[in-house]
Order: sequence, then structure tokens, then C-alpha cells
Amino acid sequence: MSIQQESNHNNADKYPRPYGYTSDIAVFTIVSEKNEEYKPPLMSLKLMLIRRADLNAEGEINIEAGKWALPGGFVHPSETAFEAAKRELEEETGVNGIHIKHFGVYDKPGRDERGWVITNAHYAIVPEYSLSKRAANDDAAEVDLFTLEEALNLDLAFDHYEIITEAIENIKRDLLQTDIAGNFLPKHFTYSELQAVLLTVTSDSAIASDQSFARKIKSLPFLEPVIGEKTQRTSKTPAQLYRFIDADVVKPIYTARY
Amino acid sequence: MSIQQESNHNNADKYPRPYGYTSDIAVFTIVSEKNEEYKPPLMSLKLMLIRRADLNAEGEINIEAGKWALPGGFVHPSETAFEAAKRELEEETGVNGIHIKHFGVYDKPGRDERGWVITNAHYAIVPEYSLSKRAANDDAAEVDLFTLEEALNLDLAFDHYEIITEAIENIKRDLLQTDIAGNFLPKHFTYSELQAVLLTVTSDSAIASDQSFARKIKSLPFLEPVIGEKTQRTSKTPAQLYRFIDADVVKPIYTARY
DNA sequence: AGAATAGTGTCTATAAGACAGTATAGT
DNA sequence: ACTATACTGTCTTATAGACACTATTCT
Repeated sequence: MSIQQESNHNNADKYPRPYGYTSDIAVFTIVSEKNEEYKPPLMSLKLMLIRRADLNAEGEINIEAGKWALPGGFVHPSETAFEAAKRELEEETGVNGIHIKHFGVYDKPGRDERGWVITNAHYAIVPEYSLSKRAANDDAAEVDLFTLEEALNLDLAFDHYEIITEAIENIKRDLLQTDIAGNFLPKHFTYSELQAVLLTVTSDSAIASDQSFARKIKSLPFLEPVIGEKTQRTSKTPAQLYRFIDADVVKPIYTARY
Repeated sequence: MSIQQESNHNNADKYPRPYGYTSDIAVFTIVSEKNEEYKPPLMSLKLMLIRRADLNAEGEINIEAGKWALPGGFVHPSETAFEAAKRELEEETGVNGIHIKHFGVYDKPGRDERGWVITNAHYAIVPEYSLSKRAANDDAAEVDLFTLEEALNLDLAFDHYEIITEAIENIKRDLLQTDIAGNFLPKHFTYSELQAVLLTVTSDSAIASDQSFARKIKSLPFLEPVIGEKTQRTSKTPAQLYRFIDADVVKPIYTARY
């Protein structure tokens, strides 16, 4: 069959239809481990997972029961996979305006033993407080936060090991190459708070050194100081607050602009 | 319904199943407009599109008949969308080992009036000669190459205007930010040939200036000279040949490495 | 010799990182 | 005074781009 005939898309009835179309979300949050007064935070990046119940809603034995999995659900025909992810995340956390990004499609045959289920993988960045609220609301659901290393050592459902691995790669890269780090922070933040976020995914000396990073923050095109705004929440010395602004963060390899 | 219940993926029967699952491919090629002896090439980036037939294989009036569209086809349940794109592209061009990249999922409700059809969009980089061969093989199919501007001014099927727009954004960005430019070139190439590829998507002076670019090519970590190999195909002066090597081309914005 | 492409020499401006030092305010 | 954080001064090195120049080969 030629590609052109197929591309007419007129032969759908001849082709098997997928059994299901879902969205999964790798929900990341940053936990501030210590938070004394006059101290910069110590942060660690965590992933939220849920534990699959032994029985499903009909009382039948659940597939992949007892394993840990990414939250997710079926896409409705009236929405896109991205909208479904957003909707599910808002249902989950009760927070909207969350940063969410599609990073892959998982459709390998056999990834779900019940049939041909295609899932769209997203990662999301959720402030810590939204998740703690949720955990309190719905204590029937077994939900937990894991470090990235812990998460990959759990007994994971479906192909979620692969999805989580790639979610981690994506968020680590994006944290260092885009301006998404701000989604873990309040609107206005100090250099040491941004530094703490970045240190969750890198140990580079240019980030880890206070002096280097204090200098670097002034040269970043997507950051600007909030004039006259200082805080003492990270030190006795009042520290300048910064905010993210919209700016291109492309760093071409052949040329300076395009 | 909570996100956790849905995530059990046990309720597939309750949810509508997609009507079709397809892959589309934006096939890009670079046409060398002039090719005199002892001259560097003048290149332009083109997109291959096909024209949808008036009637389908059953003799019925075809949906979106007469419009131009990306080649593509249905994904088989025994393969991934990426594999389907690769298979279709090889059927189309008769060439394998082609660079192909998934860049998006298009699943907006109503994008295909016959039902819920989800497509995976890919772009591919095909050397010029493979396409000319194909055009000769299958003259029944109406296939043509268009400049990017021409392509967007055609009467395009489905949501292919949007897909093509994003394909163009993706390939332009990747040409300047990754090492994919080499896929348009022979294994060994001169600096002016690489320059001609990049000039199809940028007019930056650092690329356009011969001297600047001749210098730049030596500092690029993913290029190396092929020792002792020179060619006169672009000038009377023998020119050094280069090749791409595997190297990380990440350019973080916060730090030099990670 | 002339023409065209392929480079190199050298200067300038900018930027990044290292190291040392100063500034601020609570205890 | 002491301490911890928040910076700044200054040096070194690396890099990019601009401009002028040289090198090579065919016609």
C-alpha cells in the first residue's frame, strides 16, 4: 500500500481502533527540607505517585494491583490529551494555572496487556503546599512523594519506569535550559532560593558557588530585580528579590540569534 | 471521579475509543538551485506534499479531496507511531536510515470530521536525490515540493496548516540548535556547504559572513576535519572536508555543563 | 593577470569563573 | 564581637565577531 492511499485517511474502518487513549502526569514538587529563620532553603525534588488498588470499582481484581503508577486517566473525546492532563491535575490538586508540559507518547505494543492503549506523558510542576492539601483531602487514596531515586526503585505499573525515566530527563534538562525553575518558587524570590532549586538537579560549581551564582543571576536575560523589594527570609542581610520575565532563552549553537 | 480511579485504566470499556490512530510526516529536503563547477551551492528548503485524490479506493468521493496534505497513514497495532512513520517514509522514498523526529500529537476534537482521529506528527530529512527517484517511480501520485511559504499558502487538508507551521518551527530551531544539518549533506562536506544549509533558515551575519563561518566551524564541538581530505567541488581552491561526530550540543542557560 | 573561494592574523569587546574582600543585620 | 548570608572588586582566561589580509587554483 502506498503512503498516499493511506494518507487519505478514508480507510479507518479497515484498521483496528485503539482500545484506549489516556494521559499520564509526572507531578513534580520541591520539598524544602529545612526552613529555619534567616536560612536559605535546602530543597529536594520529588515525584508524586499513587498506589494502584487491589480491586477496581466493580470489585474485580485490578490490573497491575499494588504497583505504583503515575496519576492519569482517560481522555474524553471532547478534549485533547493535554487538556485532559490539565483537568485531571486540577481535580487532583485543586490548583489551576499549573505548569504542565507534554513530553512524549507511549504506544509500544503490549505496554498494557488489556489492549492497545496509547498514553500521552506530561510532567507538571506543583508547589509543595498544593500537594499537602490534597493528601489531607483524600486520605483514602494512597499517594506519596518519592525522591527520584526512590521512585525508580519501586515496583512500577505498566511502562511507567520508562515514562518516569524520561520525565526526569526532561525536567532536569528544562530546569537548566529554560525558565521553568520559577514554577517551583514564589513570584518574587532571592538568588539563594533559585540556587536551591537548581541544586536539586546539578552540582555544577558555577551554581553551587554563592559568589558565582550571585553574579550570574544578574546576567540572565529572563530575570529582573524587583526594585526596592528585599526580604530577610533567607538571611539577616536583606536580600534582593527577583522575578522571571518573558524572554527568549534560546541558545543556538551556530549563531547568536535567529 | 478522582484521578486515581481513572488511572487504574480499568474502565476502558466505559470510554469512547478513538476512531483512528495515524502518523503524518513532514518530509523536508534541500534543493540545490545552482550547481556550477567550482561554486558553492545555493540551497533552498522545501517540503513535500501530496494532493488528495478526488475519489478513494472504493470509488467514493474522498474527504478533503483536492487539497494538499502531509503524507501519512494508519498506525498498525503491532508498531508504534514512530515506527509507522519510518515504515511509511521508507515505502515512499525507498531509502532507509532517514532522520526522522516526532514533534507533536494532534488530537483536537473535530480535526477530522469523520471522527476522533489522533495523529502523530514527525518531520523527516531526506536527501534530494531520493525524492526525485520516487517522483519518477510513481507518477500516478501527485506529489510536489514547495517552498515553506508556498506550502502555507496552499489549500491544506485537515489541520495540516497547523502541523506544517509547527514542523517548520521545529526544523528551523533544530537546524540551528542541534547537529541535524548534517542530514542534508553528504558524509563529508565543506564549510560553505554547511553554511548553505544554515542560510536556508537564518540570515545571521555570523553565518552569512564567509570568514566568520570559516572560523566558527573549527570551534564547533560536533564537527571535525577529515584529515587529508579536500575537495574542489565548491571552489578552485581545495577546501577542507568536515564530518559530524557525536557530541553533546546542549547549551544550558544557567551553567556550562550538567 | 584576473577572479573567485578558502582560509588566517590580529584586534576588540564581552563574558564566565575564581578568589578575595566588603556589607548587613540579628544574636 | 561574632556569625551567616549577601553581595562587589578585580583578575584571568576564553570566545565571538569584525576587518584586513594572504593562499590556492582554474581560466
